[in-house]
Amino acid sequence: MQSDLSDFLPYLLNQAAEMVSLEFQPRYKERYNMLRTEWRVLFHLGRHGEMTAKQICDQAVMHKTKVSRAVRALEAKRYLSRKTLEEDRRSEILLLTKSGRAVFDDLASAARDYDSSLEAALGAKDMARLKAMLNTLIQERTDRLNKGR
Amino acid sequence: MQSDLSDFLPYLLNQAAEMVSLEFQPRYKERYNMLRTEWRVLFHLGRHGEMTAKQICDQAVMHKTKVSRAVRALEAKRYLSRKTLEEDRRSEILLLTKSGRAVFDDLASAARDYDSSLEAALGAKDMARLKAMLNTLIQERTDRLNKGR
DNA sequence: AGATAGCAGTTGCTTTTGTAACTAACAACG
DNA sequence: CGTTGTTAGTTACAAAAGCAACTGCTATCT
Repeated sequence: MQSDLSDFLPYLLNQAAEMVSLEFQPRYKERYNMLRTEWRVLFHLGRHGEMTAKQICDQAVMHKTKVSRAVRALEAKRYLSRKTLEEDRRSEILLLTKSGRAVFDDLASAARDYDSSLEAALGAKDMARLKAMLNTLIQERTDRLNKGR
Repeated sequence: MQSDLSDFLPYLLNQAAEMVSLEFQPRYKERYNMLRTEWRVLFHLGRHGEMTAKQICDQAVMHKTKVSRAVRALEAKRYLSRKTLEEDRRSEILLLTKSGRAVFDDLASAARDYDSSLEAALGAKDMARLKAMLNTLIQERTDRLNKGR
């Protein structure tokens, strides 16, 4: 009953991504009134510490205008602050504020819980394999992209 | 160099889905001036034959207004036609026209090619595993969703 | 039958996203 | 230096998506 559901990978990825995104959405939307883009930027900063908008664009595969607007919104919510990078005054270092960090901690914990529920559905071994494969795919495509310019 | 890229599944899925969608996009956009939603509806109809908009919504995890507008656009392009279902006059059966079928055939072939390029990157075995897991995930979440209403 | 509730699909309005053009800062080359 | 090209980030405008209210049809309950 699953093999007739098409075997076109982009399609499957889209569907799976859409479903889990919709399921997780309430966590950041209802409690903190955040958009998906904002959550992703917050997540990135929480994970990797200080970084510039450009780095987020590249690592998260997000368009720069999306990031720009998400950063502005997070700044308005006082979840992050900027400081101009002195050695290159075009760039801004972004970092979470205290309350931004608190929100991240809360949401990261919700994310872990949600991730666990997915793991329960798939089994720990498959979950690990799935993540590894997705990472491989992302890595490989990122390289391709960077080579081609 | 890949393990620091977060291990939150929704995040990985989103990233992977976004990348492959962007890569494949030119195929339907440049040649046929179609949107992603239109491509997905066309794809669905080509795969599964005649069906109603509601069925597409459910199977493809797409919002009904998205489907409604995609159907209208495809109809305007003469790629599909509708006929009212006589046993329930609220529903409409959607089916591809001859030219819609031709477009589907062309794009499906492009999709197969693209899929092969992904398979080359991952290896045939992993590709099969990946698809199987995604299908499991989708199936499981769909069931959950349907139970919860 | 008549009233009420529910569903398929559409439409108007608002929010979000994408595109392209822009500013300001840097870099390289004569 | 100064001109030309490039990069980080923003913004204005256009396209797409989401939400909620609507139409027209069907089902149920009394």
